[in-house]
Amino acid sequence: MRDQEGGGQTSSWSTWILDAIRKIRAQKQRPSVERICHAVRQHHKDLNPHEDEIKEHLEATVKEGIVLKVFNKGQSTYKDPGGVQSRQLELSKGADLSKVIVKAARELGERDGSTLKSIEKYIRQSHALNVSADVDFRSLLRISAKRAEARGYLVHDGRLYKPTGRPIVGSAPTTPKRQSVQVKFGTDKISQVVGKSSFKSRNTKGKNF
DNA sequence: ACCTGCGCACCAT
DNA sequence: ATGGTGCGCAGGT
Repeated sequence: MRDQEGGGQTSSWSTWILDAIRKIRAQKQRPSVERICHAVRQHHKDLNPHEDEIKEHLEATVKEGIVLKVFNKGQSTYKDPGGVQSRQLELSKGADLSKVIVKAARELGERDGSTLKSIEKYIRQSHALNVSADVDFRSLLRISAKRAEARGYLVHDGRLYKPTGRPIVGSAPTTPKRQSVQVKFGTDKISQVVGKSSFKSRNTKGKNF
């Protein structure tokens, strides 16, 4: 009932924005606020909507969970939840959501951290939850957050939770059995690795954070 | 000038 | 290994 008119149809805007996002993605580009505004304006030249208006609607759709806002590499990217919805979350009795929580906190990208509330919302929006009958998502979150803190993946200041820079080393079977280190050819120089490629620069995460 | 397309390096899983 | 992402650039309109 409140989505029809009253200053603008929310559903139309949702569609326009979602379309813009899909279009941009199809071009392999980042659906940033700028691009989205541009794409929407272009598709509705007749209405000539002002950027600020589009931004408002964009934020609104994010609040409604129609669009997912993900912070990544210093910028926000907007996504169509449906296009990412392949992530199923099994919420059984003792489920451990610490990793999901940390990821959510990171992707929310709030400078001062996020409340468990927004983390919960974010997770609901970005996953297909399969809640087992008598399991309370909230409690599960609380417990898991605590666990994440205990493991040093998360820190909290008041009600705000923030991911610590370096976690999630859980049980990654990353080469469980590292072996065979061919030290045999240390003849002259080990320098120079012809063939493979790059050791690129180590930029990315440094920065203020 | 603006738009579309895409190779491929990057990154998380 | 695998799959999603988006920079940087080429090519089209």
